[in-house]
Amino acid sequence: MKISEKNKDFFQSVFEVVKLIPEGRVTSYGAIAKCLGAPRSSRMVGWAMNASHSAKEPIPAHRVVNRNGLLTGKMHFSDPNEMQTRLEAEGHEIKNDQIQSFREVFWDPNTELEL
DNA sequence: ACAATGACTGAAT
DNA sequence: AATTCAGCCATTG
Repeated sequence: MKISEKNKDFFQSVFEVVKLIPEGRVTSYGAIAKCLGAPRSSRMVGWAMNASHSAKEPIPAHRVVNRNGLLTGKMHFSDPNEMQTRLEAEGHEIKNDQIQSFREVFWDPNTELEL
């Protein structure tokens, strides 16, 4: 699959935001999408994460979960278990593929980054 | 070009 | 409070 130049920029923006996520913090697709000015394109953010594998730079996609704190995209990683393991390594508590105290570790680029 | 899919979200039941 | 439905937007068949 090929990515148009136009969308590549969108992907790049997503990657930058994701890379800006502080360690021990997580965010949601919608938050990122909103930060990019496309609050309705949360799905595209997730799609961008899928493309993160093609990115030359390491994208901490494991810090990006849905607004429920659920690791919906863990299966898209090289090793699904790796996502949870990595999150736990950063001090998160995962239960049933869901981040406990998600609200405490949530990092909103719009607020924290104060765009 | 049309229809279907998806790492989502918000509203309705 | 939990489950279901519909809307969104880009990619793919």
